[in-house]
Amino acid sequence: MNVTIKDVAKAAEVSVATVSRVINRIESVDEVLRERVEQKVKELGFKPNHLARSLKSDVTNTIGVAVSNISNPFFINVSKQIENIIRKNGYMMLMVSTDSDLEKEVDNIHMFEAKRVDGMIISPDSNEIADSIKNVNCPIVAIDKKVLKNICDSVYVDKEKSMYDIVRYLYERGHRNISMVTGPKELSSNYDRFNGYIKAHYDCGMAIDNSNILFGQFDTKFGKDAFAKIMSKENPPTAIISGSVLITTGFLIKAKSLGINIPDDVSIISFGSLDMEELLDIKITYIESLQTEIGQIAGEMIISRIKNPGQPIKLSILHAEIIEGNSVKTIIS
Amino acid sequence: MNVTIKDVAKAAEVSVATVSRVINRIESVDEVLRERVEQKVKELGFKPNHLARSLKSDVTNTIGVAVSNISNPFFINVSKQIENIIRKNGYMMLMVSTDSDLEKEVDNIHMFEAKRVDGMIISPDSNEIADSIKNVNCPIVAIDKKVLKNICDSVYVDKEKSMYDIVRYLYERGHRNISMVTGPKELSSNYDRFNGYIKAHYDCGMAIDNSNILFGQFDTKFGKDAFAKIMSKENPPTAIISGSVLITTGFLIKAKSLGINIPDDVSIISFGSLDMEELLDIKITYIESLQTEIGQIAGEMIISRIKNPGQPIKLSILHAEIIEGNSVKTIIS
DNA sequence: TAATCTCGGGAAAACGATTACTAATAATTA
DNA sequence: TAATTATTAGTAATCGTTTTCCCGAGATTA
Repeated sequence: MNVTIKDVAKAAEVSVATVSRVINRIESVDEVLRERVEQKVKELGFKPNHLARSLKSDVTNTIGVAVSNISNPFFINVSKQIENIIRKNGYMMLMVSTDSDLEKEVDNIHMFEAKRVDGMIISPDSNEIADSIKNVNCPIVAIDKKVLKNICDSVYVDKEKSMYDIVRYLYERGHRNISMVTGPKELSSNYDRFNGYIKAHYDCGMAIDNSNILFGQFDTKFGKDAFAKIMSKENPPTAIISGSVLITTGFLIKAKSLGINIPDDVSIISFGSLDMEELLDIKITYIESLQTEIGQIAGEMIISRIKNPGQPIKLSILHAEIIEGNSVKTIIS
Repeated sequence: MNVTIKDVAKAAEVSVATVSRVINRIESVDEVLRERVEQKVKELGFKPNHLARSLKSDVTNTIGVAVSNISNPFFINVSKQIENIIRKNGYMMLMVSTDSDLEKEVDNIHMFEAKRVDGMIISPDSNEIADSIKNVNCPIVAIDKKVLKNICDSVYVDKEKSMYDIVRYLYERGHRNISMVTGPKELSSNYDRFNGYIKAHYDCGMAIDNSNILFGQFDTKFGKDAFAKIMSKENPPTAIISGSVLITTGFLIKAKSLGINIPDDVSIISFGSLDMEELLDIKITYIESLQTEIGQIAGEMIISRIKNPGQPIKLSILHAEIIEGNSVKTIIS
């Protein structure tokens, strides 16, 4: 069905080796033959079969990218950057969504191996995946999570540090009753947030009220529900920290419908900023999520490691700044 | 380096054929041998090389997806659906962004062919691509554009019809001075919008003011600039139609900063709805973009055609409804 | 017992490229 | 002129699978 190199060779009355040399731009081919071959390539519409080529050369020019959740704006922006960088370097992106399911994560890695990708970028949701990683023999870059930092190149924001900074930020502004609302407890990044929260409370000498800590989903619905639940407590917090943009969005929607004013009734601070901020009456104070940077660095890391497999493990721990809006009130006591 | 089927065969003291039969779950293998092989597969960590497999079988379980612009929320939502559907059918997504550049579009198609994808989903920005399509011998589904409707399976919203409906909708509410702001003139979908705009004006007996028609980019910045330009005209329109969500966002931002009230000072109607509508004071009247439907149908179409290549060309022209918000004022004259 | 039939498993030919090796010719040198 | 070298193109092995074909052994039948 498809035109092969043999067909071209026959048509141009040369050997397949010569055709191969022509399409791979190897110099030592007579001008006459070269033109005859190029002519036939065009005429027959020959497209070299990359499967065969890759089988022989062990290079696929493909990078596997497995993100936790393709619906999450965070990963969308990250993959956008990745695609951009790797395309410039001649690679294509083989993309899958793992839905934060360990089994799927492992499956995908096997799939990527089977397809002989030249490298993969993954966002490992738990460290159980470490074992599967170890005997993969192609470069791997882990994004957004620190669990693999000793095993492979990683780029992430230290969520524990971020959360710690946020709690201290609120503490300094007089808050003593602070809630945190974030995604599933099982995700390592939420565990990190939790640790930062605890540590900051300890360092600031604040007691911890367990009902102030809510784990759930990274989505708007959970944001709404959690906000309602938290605010209807006997003794509601003066500030709530949201673990993601979608949760923050949920907060705002619920606050609006309940007539709760931000920051007068409760302060809000968010991991990541809202897209259409300019349209809202409020500017949310947030800690940067650095999606662009993560995507870009991940792309560069994988390319760099493919080119130079022997180099030592690279770690890029990004520092996120708190960007002040007007969603946090300073409490004068 | 990698463990091959030969290594397994040697270790299990059987032929490669038997190993192949075991890993492909072909029944006719003795229980004893099967277990011996499975044992060795696990022990050696054998992962079948899909390149070799695909080379032989001509099946890659991969679908190439080329979108105009990976940054555009429209395509993000579409690809999300596509990924979802094809994953359920055992396919992976090879994804690229074409930036609406014809040359890149063609290159990508060649690349997909070279990689022997089992099918591709593309969003053709002009009909010049038709020629390149014709001698591709794998299934193709075109999304969001009608230019290939006679050549391959297509799913799209008829933008001409949508625009026509919108203009009539505005006309019926008393508007006689209507502006349209959309993306690049070169994109077929904008040409369609233009045609619908013209036709509706003609049918309604309205004159056309060329300064009311602005082509530019599908982004927020252009939305802002265009809004400012249009509204500073001698004789500004009573309604503006936005060709995309990003442009609409730009309108709203600029309106806010200029102190222009919607819909009192000018009505707005948009192709596609804003994400965080619940947070805004205004509910934009929009015509559905049907991203979810397009993605889903595209996924199903490609799977269906792969399974049944001979079937006649399928066309899915979606009808988009106008969803009323409160951004359009009825003018009593 | 001999002939036929089943059935499991091995040998080897594909799939479509790349490339090391080799042979033939032309060019250079002694 | 003969010997050596450089250069170009062809032959065939190879990458790691799948799968066709065939063989041999055990089961069945006459």
